[in-house]
Amino acid sequence: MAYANIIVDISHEAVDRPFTYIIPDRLLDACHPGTRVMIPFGQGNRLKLGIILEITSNPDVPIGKLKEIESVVLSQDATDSRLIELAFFIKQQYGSKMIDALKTVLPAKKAYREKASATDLSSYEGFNDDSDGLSEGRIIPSDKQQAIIDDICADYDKGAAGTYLIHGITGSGKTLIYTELIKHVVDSGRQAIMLIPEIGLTYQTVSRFKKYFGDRVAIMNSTLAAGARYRYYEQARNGDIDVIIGPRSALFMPFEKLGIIVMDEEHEGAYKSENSPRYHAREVALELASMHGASVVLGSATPSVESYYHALKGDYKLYKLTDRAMGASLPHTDIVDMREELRSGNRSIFSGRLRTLLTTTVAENKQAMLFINRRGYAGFVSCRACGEVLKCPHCDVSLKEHRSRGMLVCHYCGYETAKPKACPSCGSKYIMSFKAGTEQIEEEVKKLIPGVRTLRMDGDTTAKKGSFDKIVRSFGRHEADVLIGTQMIVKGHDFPDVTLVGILAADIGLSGGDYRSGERTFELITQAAGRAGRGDDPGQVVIQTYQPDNYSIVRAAAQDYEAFYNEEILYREISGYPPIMNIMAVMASGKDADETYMYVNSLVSVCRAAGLDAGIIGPGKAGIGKINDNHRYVFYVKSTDKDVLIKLKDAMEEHIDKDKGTGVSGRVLVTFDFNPMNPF
DNA sequence: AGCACGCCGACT
DNA sequence: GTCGGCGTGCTC
Repeated sequence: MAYANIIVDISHEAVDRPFTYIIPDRLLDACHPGTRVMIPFGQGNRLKLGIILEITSNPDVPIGKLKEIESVVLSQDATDSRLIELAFFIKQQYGSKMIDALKTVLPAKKAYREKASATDLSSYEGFNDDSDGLSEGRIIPSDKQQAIIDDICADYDKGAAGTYLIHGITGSGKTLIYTELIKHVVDSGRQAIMLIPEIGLTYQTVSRFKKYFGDRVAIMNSTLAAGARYRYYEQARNGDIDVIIGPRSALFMPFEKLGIIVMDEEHEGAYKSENSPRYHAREVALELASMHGASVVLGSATPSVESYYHALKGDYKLYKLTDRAMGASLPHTDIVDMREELRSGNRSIFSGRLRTLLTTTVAENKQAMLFINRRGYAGFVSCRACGEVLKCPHCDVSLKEHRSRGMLVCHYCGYETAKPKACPSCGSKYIMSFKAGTEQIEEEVKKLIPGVRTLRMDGDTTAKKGSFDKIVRSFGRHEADVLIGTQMIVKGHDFPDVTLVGILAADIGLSGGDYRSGERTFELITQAAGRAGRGDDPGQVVIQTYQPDNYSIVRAAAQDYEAFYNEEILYREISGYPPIMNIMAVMASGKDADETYMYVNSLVSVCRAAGLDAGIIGPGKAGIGKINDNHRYVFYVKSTDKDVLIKLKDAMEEHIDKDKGTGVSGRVLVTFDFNPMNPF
């Protein structure tokens, strides 16, 4: 006997769970996950629309209570069932609850309140993006660009949709290729999704898409409210738009006949969801494309090691754009050994070289950008007498000082406390904040060059909505000489007056110890360096580091991706990391440390008992051992075969399911993360 | 969401 | 007496 777990089409929390129905023999062939069916529901047995989530053979409800599916709805638009199917894929691949997968895929059904909202072109004004190296009005692809366009279009026209990786250095004109490809697809009567990381689009990109597609293109930004997203969803479903541009959630626009998915900056970490389901937009895009027979085009100046590996293996077709358009030359790069600086008596955060260049740059009325690779190392407060670091009482992380408010805050749970006058451990008055952050650099720059105009861009200064754009525009108008910032300044925008880029503490990310740190460091330095000298002046980059021989830094300074990749893939091979092997992180968290630790051990036993070919590392305390008073324990499972990991995940889910009602399941929460980007 | 059950006020 | 108010609870 076959049964179906069905979500009833009633938008209410109380029925937001699957109900089991008997599949009558006559409907057996027509019922699949995603199929829409009519079912008798409630006391009155009123016929309701339902969507099949999964087919099972053993229901967990007494069979006597079950009713039969009445009929299968032959829905005209397969779009929603496709999304259900995609939600099912996400649930299976990433180990989330179905309802969480559905909530990820289906928009919140909220009324859209009409506002003047964010797709307005005027909000992108004031800065330039010359990523095609072509002046406005003369948008003709180069021979190199045209060859790539023709090649992909030829496959598409043959019905042989494939996956493509365009490795194109900054300024090599990838955007033009995207627009031409999307135009080709739209002209053929199909639709397109263009994914961008969670950063604002540049003015020229938006204006070009508007020029090509008019009001048939919709642009989502990351701050888009649920209501506006629902409006786009309806427009896509009604066939009112052909192109959607947006962050990873743009994947879930219900297009009838999707023809192409473009993923710009495909290496970006923002494509991986940070909460359950922890899906990777690239993997979901590939699945969605295969459902539609659509093409996938990935593009990056610094492709992810995964994608480049697949391209070299022949899974993806690889194209290279190695020339900067207009023949602009690469910047001159210096690697400064900060150990050397210290030995010669320089204890400041600036090397002599950077100091000199900063002064002359500002004197020549040019602009400079200073980038600090700050990954939670700065801003903590410690006692100079005993070394005590002030920590959050609820989380296993140090508190950060907000200088403007004189408060200490926890970035994980939001806990706030006034900065104490004395060390809580030894009572010493000498407690200091360790500021290697943007604020300290700003102070140092002002000390070095009196009267210099600076702008600061970090998590604090861009917390307010729209302030990111404001700072970018102000710097673009040359209202400041030096822009100081974290990760966020290296992405997106180009400023023609910038001739100097300084990268402070380039190696800070390398000590993180996770297997992606080399890749991340290479990306950041390459991109930061790419900001220098976009005009006639080739520009100057200074990379300050304590590890001047590290291959990520050396290769990034030389802008040599292939050399970096060859060393990196060797390391991944030797150490057994993705893409050679797959990793599943399993994290259990709960208020009771002992109970949580015991539970994570029971999950390890489940994996061992399965007898599959996989290695287990751990369990141990998570990197952040406590968040919000929840103790976190983690272990890792490694296998060359991702399906083995999914099987083990399924076995653990079954084990967790069996524990329902014992109380443990309510007190200990288990989360899975496949090929994690940020370790637990 | 719907629909039933259920326990108190004013009405043909 | 009972008609009906909508509070609470369940729907495979």
